[in-house]
Amino acid sequence: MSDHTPLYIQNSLSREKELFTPLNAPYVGMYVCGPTVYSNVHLGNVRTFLTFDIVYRHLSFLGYQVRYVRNITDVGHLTGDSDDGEDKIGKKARLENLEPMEIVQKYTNDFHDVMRVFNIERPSIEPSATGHIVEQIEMIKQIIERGYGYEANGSVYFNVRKFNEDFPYGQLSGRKIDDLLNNTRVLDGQDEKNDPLDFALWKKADASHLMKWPSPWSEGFPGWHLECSVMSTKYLGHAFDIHGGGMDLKFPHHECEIAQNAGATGEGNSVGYWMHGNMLTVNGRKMAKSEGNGFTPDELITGNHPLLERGYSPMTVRFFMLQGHYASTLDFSNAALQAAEKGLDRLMKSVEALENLPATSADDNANVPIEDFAQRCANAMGDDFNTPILISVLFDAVKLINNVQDGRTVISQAQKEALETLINGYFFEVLGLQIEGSKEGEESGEAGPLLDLLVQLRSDAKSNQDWSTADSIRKALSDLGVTIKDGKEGSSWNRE
RNA sequence: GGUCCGAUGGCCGAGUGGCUAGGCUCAGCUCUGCAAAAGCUGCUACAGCGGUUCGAAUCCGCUUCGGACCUCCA
Repeated sequence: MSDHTPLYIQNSLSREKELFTPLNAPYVGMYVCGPTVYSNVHLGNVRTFLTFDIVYRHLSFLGYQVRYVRNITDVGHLTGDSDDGEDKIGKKARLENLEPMEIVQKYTNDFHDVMRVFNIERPSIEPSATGHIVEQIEMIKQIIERGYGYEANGSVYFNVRKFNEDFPYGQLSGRKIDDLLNNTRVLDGQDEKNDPLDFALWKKADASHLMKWPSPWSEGFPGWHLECSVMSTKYLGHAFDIHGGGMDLKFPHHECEIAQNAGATGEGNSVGYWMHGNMLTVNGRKMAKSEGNGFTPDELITGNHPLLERGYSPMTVRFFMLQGHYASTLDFSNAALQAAEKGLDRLMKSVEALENLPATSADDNANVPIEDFAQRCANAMGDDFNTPILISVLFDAVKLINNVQDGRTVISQAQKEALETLINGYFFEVLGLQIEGSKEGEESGEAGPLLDLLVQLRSDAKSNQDWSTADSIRKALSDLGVTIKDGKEGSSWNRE
């Protein structure tokens, strides 16, 4: 690849940091479990998709050609804690008096809007469960043929105990089948199953069910875990490089996926690297709808939520999340958001200043360690996508840029260009940060020239040592949200 | 109850055997007409108790506290 710095990834399956070696470089196949589109996504969901956005961006940055598949779950996800629960989409459709596909469309649109606002890249393929009913039925047939599935009253279940005789079940989540048996609650509506550990591949639908399809077993719908097995196989093959998702999907969802894929093909887990993003917490507790501590991105931006002192911009939130490592829990708080906001502001101003940074034509006195910066950035991302370390290096670059701007350090034209390449690469491409707000001295419409005029009048007053006029102009502009800065090269203004 | 994870300075948050993480806050200083911005300096921490080691925030054991999963969840 374009970069020789090795990439290490923490593999959930081995619980170790492993050197990343794709099956078919320069191609990389990555599958990430997407949202169930029955309600608005909240900030915790955003964190997971941001995590894999970084993985996707960095792999692309390294020169890999990534096929990134992220699904939309639009059927099969049941409410409640038993397999008798209602389909989430179907339930919402009933409550809102809409066609199920209207629900799906509505919340898929919302999801896409949110992803755009946070500058999270689109996947290469975004398949939906309902678009792959035929393939899911086929995989169920394969599983039955291999003896790992059985039919009961028109539903089909996966025989976990039988599977465990041939393959290790529970490896990913570190569970033993006996422990699971001892600790599984006895739930209602499981009489069809041979064993409480078994999970549904196909569910027979009752008359009131809105979403159902014909199958060899009954008119019904696929089990939740099946879609990911089917769609990852269809678009990435049986064996592919990276499978990602939130930590809370490890068990049972991903464990079931592994079992289904192995059960259908007779080959064990064939995902190279399992990655799990950690949870966003509020006051130390996982953000979740059921906890009532979740808020939507829209509430976050407007500040219209009891937990929020005020609104925060999407880039502030993105930056805040990237200041923590994806594998650690991250605790949300207003103080932390405000700290991130200020830090990002300083970083952005520096990035903006880079373009017009004065550079010396000769290399004589310039001795800026750009190579060192580049290596430190590469090392940070190569160590399991350590964005906090990367950001700390970027802040060292901020210090350098400020020093050059204030004339304390000189930089050559070549070094400046190297630095610009570096910042463009890591700030914009890898971290996916964007400059927010209007740039210094720029304004749409007539305000810009008028502001320039006021600043000029104030400068004139200053040269006449008319401090009261100068200060009253500065105060008046400040009240309008425009900050004046006096530098060696004259005064400039900046709208907050 | 079972399994697993975590506890870092005023706050957030990296770091896994010796070497300054970083951001924010606070105080002082430089610059400046005054500010702002920027820079410099300071506040220098690893839950507690034992152990291993020349040396531990980092390894091992115990204790306390917190969290996640075990059921839908990013």
